[in-house]
Amino acid sequence: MTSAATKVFVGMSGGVDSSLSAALLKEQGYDVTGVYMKNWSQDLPGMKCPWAEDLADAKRVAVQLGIDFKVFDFEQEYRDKVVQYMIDEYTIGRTPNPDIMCNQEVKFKLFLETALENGADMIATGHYARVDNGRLLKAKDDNKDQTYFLYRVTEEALSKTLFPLGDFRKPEVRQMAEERGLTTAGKKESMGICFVGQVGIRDFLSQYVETVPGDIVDKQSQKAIGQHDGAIFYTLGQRHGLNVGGGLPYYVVGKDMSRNIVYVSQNIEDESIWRRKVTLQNIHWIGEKPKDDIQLQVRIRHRAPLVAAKLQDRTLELQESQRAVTPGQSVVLYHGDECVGGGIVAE
RNA sequence: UGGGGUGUCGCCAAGUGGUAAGGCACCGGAUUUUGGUUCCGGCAUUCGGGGGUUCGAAUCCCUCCACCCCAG
Repeated sequence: MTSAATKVFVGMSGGVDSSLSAALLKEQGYDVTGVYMKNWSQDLPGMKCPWAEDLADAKRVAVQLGIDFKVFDFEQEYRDKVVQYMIDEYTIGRTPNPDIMCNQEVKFKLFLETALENGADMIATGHYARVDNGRLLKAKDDNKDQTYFLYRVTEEALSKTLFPLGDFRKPEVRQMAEERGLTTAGKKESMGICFVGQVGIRDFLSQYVETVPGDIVDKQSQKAIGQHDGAIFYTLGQRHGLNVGGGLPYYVVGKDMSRNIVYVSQNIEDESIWRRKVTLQNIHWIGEKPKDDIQLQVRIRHRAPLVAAKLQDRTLELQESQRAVTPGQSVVLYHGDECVGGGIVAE
């Protein structure tokens, strides 16, 4: 199928990346339709939800490019699949990654399905990643690579996906957006939970979860040295927001949800935040599962350096111990440039 | 009640006559499509109170107050 005959629905968030993606696809001759996914529109304390603005920006770019434009309303599903998951995880003391869930459930599933139903042949997004025959590859721009957030996408979805920015570096993207006069060219990098915007996780969770104050206990002395306003707000390795000080910085080294205690330590070497063995759950492979014992490289968090590791069954053995490997967070596995899958840190 | 010790930013903590280091916390910013991390900047006209000595004191003297420890 030639590109002219290929109908591509591009997810347009109103940011520079997806704007340029749409522009590039159009230039490449695809039959492009821009789609704004409305996943969240609620205002939150201290922050107005930017959805209306984002939608306006996306629409503006679509008009500018002369492409069709649609809005898909996924609020209900986003709430059920992403927000609820996030709340559930936090409630039991874990630290989830909602954006990975968003990609798995919404962008590369619901959006893809809906696009296909609406006549699309493929979808595209502004992610920095590359696809080759249903395989997910790291972006050319190592600094912006977003495959970490995409490891739970299926091979089928990837085979119908285009990532127009995968071969570009961020500064080039910005420049190309400017050259094309895209109105979103100068827009700031979006941060925070995808679609929800710049809200503190704390404020967000407070809306949905009842929390009870409890003790912050120094693991070394076993003494309560402060109070927290809800253990769910704290995560392994965290330093700020504890309101306890004196001497060296305190880091969160553990939580006891049943007793509502947050454990902290001034010992940076504390064994409970340095790990070499990690047990994974909900492992997902994009293609076939690689053979046991194969040398992989893993990423413990977005933008973390890759570490060599081997996976045996569900146990990952890292070559170097990693700091703050946190239950609920994802470990993503790479084989060379290929992102082969990953799993979620258990316990 | 005797004897000893201590009292510097919310917390740790330098500073013993020359005009208040540093760290933590906190606040602001940068970085980052999760949480978190990291980075940069801000943060005591004032040293428990009151007197005094001195050109000049957190630093010396007097006195009061508070807390701690050891004796009883």
